[in-house]
Formats: sequence, structure tokens, C-alpha cells
Amino acid sequence: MTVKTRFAPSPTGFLHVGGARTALYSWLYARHHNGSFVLRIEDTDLERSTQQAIDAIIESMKWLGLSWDEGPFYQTKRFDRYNQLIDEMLADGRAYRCYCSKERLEQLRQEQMARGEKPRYDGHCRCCQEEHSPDEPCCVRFRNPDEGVVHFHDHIRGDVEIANSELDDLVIRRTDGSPTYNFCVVVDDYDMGITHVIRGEDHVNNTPRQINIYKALGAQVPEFAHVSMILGDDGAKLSKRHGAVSVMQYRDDGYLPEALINYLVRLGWGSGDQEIFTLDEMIEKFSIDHVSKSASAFDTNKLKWMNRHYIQTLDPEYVASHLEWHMKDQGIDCSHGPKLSAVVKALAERAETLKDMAQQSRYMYEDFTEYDAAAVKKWFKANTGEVLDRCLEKLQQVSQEDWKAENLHPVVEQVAAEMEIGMGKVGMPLRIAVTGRGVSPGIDVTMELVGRARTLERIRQAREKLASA
RNA sequence: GGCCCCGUGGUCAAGAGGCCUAAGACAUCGCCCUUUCACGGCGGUAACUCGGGUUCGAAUCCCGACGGGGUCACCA
Repeated sequence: MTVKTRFAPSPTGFLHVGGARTALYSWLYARHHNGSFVLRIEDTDLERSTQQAIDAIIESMKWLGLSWDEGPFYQTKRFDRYNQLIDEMLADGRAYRCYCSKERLEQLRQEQMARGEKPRYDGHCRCCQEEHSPDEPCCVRFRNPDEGVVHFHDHIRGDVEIANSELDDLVIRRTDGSPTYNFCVVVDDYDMGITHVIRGEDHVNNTPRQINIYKALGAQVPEFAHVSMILGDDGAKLSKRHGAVSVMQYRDDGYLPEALINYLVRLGWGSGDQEIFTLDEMIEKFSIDHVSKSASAFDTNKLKWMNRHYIQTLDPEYVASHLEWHMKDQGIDCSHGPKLSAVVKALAERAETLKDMAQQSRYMYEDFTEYDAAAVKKWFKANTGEVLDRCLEKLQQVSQEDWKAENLHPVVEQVAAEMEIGMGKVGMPLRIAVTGRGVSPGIDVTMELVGRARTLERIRQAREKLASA
């Protein structure tokens, strides 16, 4: 049997990290077993589904690199199929028309709650179908079995059992004629030959009733695995108040897709003490049975650590391609200045995100007039004028083609030696003059990146500022 | 409230009855390195929710309590 999994989001909002992790697990499972992966958009809720959400989900999937083999399928395009099946079920009693008013249902619910019972449909319309005329408005309900228990083996949670007496006859076609989720998923997973349904924990309770529908349809019941939720740093349910929750937000905040994927795969799953996984390693080692049953808290700190790891270890050219996006996002024009891959190499150890990196490299592309006040206060001393003069003099002698960190480094050493002061007393004023700030990569590398003309000009500029102060 | 699920450091987790005096990672603290900021290196603090069983032996199996979450729609 060829494994076939799917990711089936409802397009009522962006793709959040919980959904992304479920998609990842589903994707990994398929890839691990050499199976295929389907993307299906569950848009039966006409009210809440939006094209914007569909676009955001697809963009997120692509950014993450979760490629699908089939789809995207849309449930709204399959209404004929669902209705055909519902009509067949209606014909032989596997489903029935329900004429109960919203008011009656509401009252029923109130009464049950008042009695401390679980609110559920009482099966009122199971009989007496002939009392109603065929054109009277009604919805259609699935005739759920009354007796027995539904049992299934969940690949993550183990054996789960729910008594049929806990279930009621759920609506499968609304009064407006549109089929509902619980029916559509079953039909789709059946029609599409899905062998393993990997989805969020919030669906465990739906599973038994869906299994009853599979059986009513004479369909083979697939395997199930329900992935637990992701919580915020504080252990509470993840929400906007926790900052980033959507995949696209992580892109915007400067995370590499590799980092998010690696973080997500480790959140709720582990393989020995390994933390870093290449995609191939994940595919090879991933096992759904080892996914944690308990909910896990999203730890942005660890994500940052992973992000740094990938910024440092991935091919600088590749990282630069992502950095370019952020440079544009920050409005920095990189057409004149160092190559982005060189920026990546210089800043990889000091930036936790690409957004950071873009901000930290601004002075390499743009001139400035303001200096970091705290840095100036701490490092600009009485001898700073002399330091800058001596540096300028020696730097001017370095030609454009020799303008490399290895040739720039001795300048700082020489000035420090000549003046009999520590390297920091030379490097820091120079750094502030060249970058305007107290933080940058090694001063030699920094000057190389800023470039000869800009470096010399900035030292002169600082010198003037000092003289006038 | 009914039903379902979950419970190892602050966080993610390893752990499948003896190898547990409980890995590793992130975070945190200290030291070292150091021209800034970082990186890096070394070391420290820190956990089996509780109570009963079963067993020669329990983090691991069973029961219960407590705590947390999910779900109870003509949403998905």
C-alpha cells in the first residue's frame, strides 16, 4: 500500500505555526514512506473562507518548502459529488431530513444543559419523515448508530474509544444545500485515497463520528494520528498576544525557512540527542510514533538559536538571497556597497535574524550624520584626534586593490604600537568614525566592507566633527 | 458539566521495568578568550505532579487524586 497523506487547512486565516507543524509531519511521513502528499483547501464554510487566506497558506507552504504532489483541491468544487452521496444515503435511510427549527434546537440545548446533560440532537426527525412535504426547508442528518463503541488506534495517542451513545446525528447538509465539514473530509479522504490522516488534536473527538460515516459509505477507514497543540512561551494557548504566530510573520521577522522547519520538527518530536537535522535526515529519521502526546510550548529563544545556526552554516550566497529580501523590506539600497554574501559572512555570528542583519549593515550602504551618543561618550577621548589622524594617514597609503582586511589590520596594530596604547583605544574610535556606532564586526573587516572611499571620507568627517566640538 | 486526551528541569526533549546517583539542547548563572558586539571554550543551578498498588526492583505497568488542554454548532 502506498502511503498518501494530506494537509487540509480551512482558509479562514493565515497559516500558523501549529498548522505548519502538522503539515510538516504529514509531509515527512509521506516522504519517509515514499508516498505522496496532497494539499486540500477545506472551504465549505462560504462565509469565512477567503481568497486572501488561500493565497497566504499557499505562499507559506512554498516558503517552507513543503511541496505537494496533488492539489490544491477545493471542496467547493466538489459539491456535486457530496450531494450525490447524500442523496443516496437519504434514499436508503443512512441519512434523513431534519425539519427541526433553530428555536427547537436551541430550546433542546437549554433544557439539556439545565439538566446537566451533554447537549446533543435528540433524533426527533428520525421518524415521521412523511409528515413533511418534500419542498419544506430542511437539513440532512447522518443516522449515527445508537449502540456500541467506536474504537481506533491513533498512531500518536494510542487506542481511543468513544461510545456511540455519546454521539448524535450530525448535520451533513445545511438547509442552504451546502454539505458540512465532517461529511466532506470523509468523502475527500476516501475519494483521494488518503491512507494516513495526520491532523490536529482538536479533531480527535470528530474521528469516531467520521469513522461511522466511512462505514456507512462502505469505505476503508484510514489510519489516524492526532498531533498535539502548540502553546505560547507562557504555556497558554498560542494567540496573537504572543507575537508571531503566522508562518509569514516569521519570514518577515528574519527567520530562515530551514530554521523554522528544524525548530518545528523538534518541537514535539526527537531522535536521540540530535538537534540539527537536514531535510534528508528528517525524512529518514522521522517517525510518527515518536511524536509527543503532550502539548508543547513554543520557545522563541530556541528558534533564534537555530536561526543563527543556519545563518552561520548555510551557503552565504543562499543566505544572501534571503537577506536581499530584508534589505528591500528595510528600504536599503544595496546597489552600491559590498556583496551581500560578504555581509552575511561578516555578520553571521552577530545577527540572530536576517532583519537584524539588514539593520546592522545599513551603514555599509548608506551615509550617516549621527553618531551613537553612548559610544562616543565612552570612547572619544582627548587623544582621539591623533588616533584618527594617524589611522587616516596610514590608510590612505593602502591602495584600492589592497583594501582587504588582512592589509587593514596592521594599520590598527601600528597605530596602537606607535602611540603605546591598547588596540581597543584605536579600534573603537575608528569603528565609531566609520560606522557611527559602537558595534560592528572586526574593524578590519568592517573597513573592507565599507570600502576605501567611504572609510577615508568618514574618518575625515569624524575628524571635523571632533575639531568643531 | 459530559466525553476524550495529556502530565520528566523555566522550555523542547532522551527514556520502551534494572544500564537513572535521570542524557542532550535552548534559556539562565559563573569563569576563560577578546579592539566593540558577538562567536567559541569550560563549569554550575535546575526535573520524573501527588498518593496507593504490582514487582526482588518503577520515571517506565495498574488504579485514584490533583493539575492542564481539547471538544460538545446547519465552524472547520
